[in-house]
Amino acid sequence: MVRPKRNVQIMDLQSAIKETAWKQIAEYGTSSLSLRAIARDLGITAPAIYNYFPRRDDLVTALIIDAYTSFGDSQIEARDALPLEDIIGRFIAIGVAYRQWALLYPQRYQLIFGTPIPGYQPPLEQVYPSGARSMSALVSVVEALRVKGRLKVENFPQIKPGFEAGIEAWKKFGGEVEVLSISVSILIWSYVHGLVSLEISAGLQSFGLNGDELYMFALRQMSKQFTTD
Amino acid sequence: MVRPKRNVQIMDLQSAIKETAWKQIAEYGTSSLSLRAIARDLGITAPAIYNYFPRRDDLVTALIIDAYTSFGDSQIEARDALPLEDIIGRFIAIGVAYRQWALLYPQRYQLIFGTPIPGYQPPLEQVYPSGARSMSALVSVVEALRVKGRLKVENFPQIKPGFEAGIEAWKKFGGEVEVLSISVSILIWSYVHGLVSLEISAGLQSFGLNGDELYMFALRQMSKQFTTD
DNA sequence: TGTACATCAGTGAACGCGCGTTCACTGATGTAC
DNA sequence: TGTACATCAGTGAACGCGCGTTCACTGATGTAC
Repeated sequence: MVRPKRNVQIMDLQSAIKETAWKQIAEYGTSSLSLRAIARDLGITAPAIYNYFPRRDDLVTALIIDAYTSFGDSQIEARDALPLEDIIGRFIAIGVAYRQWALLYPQRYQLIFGTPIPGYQPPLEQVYPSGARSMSALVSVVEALRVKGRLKVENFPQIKPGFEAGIEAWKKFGGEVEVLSISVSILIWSYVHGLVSLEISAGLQSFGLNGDELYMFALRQMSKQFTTD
Repeated sequence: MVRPKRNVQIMDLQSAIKETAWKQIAEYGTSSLSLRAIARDLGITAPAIYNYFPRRDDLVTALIIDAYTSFGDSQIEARDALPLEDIIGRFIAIGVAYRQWALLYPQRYQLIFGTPIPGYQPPLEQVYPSGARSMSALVSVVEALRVKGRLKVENFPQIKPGFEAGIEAWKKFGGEVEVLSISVSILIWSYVHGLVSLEISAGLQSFGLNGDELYMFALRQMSKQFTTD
């Protein structure tokens, strides 16, 4: 029951380590994350890191949770900037925020939605809450459409039975929702993810495509496609 | 002017190396590709590989080109299995073949469309032809729609001028085409890529979604969305 | 206020590992005469 | 047919490198009396 000053210092180096990790990920990519390189950059020795992250994977997990939290914050903020009734506006705002965050932090985006780090298995029970929360903004908007009867889903594939447990786990972190809204959200998410991930790993520009406009076109197309009224 | 038997042996070990590389990529993922591990698996010593691939990157390049070629073959085959006039049928067939190939060879898919291998820069002049060819099936179908006046692209974002060189390069390997068809193809491709890459790196099943049905729903949705008649 | 003691963040050396690449070599294969 | 020679795919040892992780330690900080 001692450490009043110590705690401060712990926080400092702990976040300094994560900051440096992000810097290196931004520079060299997700898969060359190295404790020794981080220590070198911070001017400390590698074993010092073990006081804060007992294993390399613990650092990676912390980074992933931070990324999900930052991403989720921006999603929820974008949604809540518009009134509850403006569902389409909220949908577009979320979509725009999604791409903006991804372009701002392409390496964080890769870390959470791209190819996983080789040899790293995320501890789901730790990561799931922040991951689910980050998707809850979109899901809540789709659910709002459904509640109002404005979700256009003729012929949408039937959900297979037997996944009630997964849905319940979702609700715990993502809010009350019908399973259909989750499914539609996943489809929309995959469209968005495709556009954004291709834009990040280059390709669009080389044919004179304007990322902003193409993305807005796609968002509007989706909002028309999945809604009635 | 000697080696009649030698050539055969060269072919054998060369393709044996690539085969083993694929096996290891399938098992441990794209980024843990190692010459030494390949040699170990083949029962030869690591330097022997240098007779066939002067540097590690040359092997990676060869793998990428092989993957594009295999993928492109399946795309073109799918398209050509239906008559020229059945444009929508061809579109759906290409889409189905895209996902089938990706699910059959998820690691090859990751290698060409996913996160690149860290530290590896593909030599574009070598890779571009097979890459462009692999996309030419989709582009040719979209172009066929455009020629018939059946491409629905109201408000489709204007292509920025100054990219004629890129388009010309494309035409060399992908066939004669209007730039608009390329742009629309890229948008469609990104939707498909999002769905397929999310399905590969898991996620869909955990909410009871049936990959087959969701994908067919998406393909049909797209074909309606981008065509008139 | 002063001293003996406990804490514990960070150090420095060392471990065992796998990697890509180089180098001089060997020994089977095939050629020339 | 027999011998001397050239070729060259594959070997084995070695290089320098960076990695994650362990371990006994040190020395500043703060506590107890």
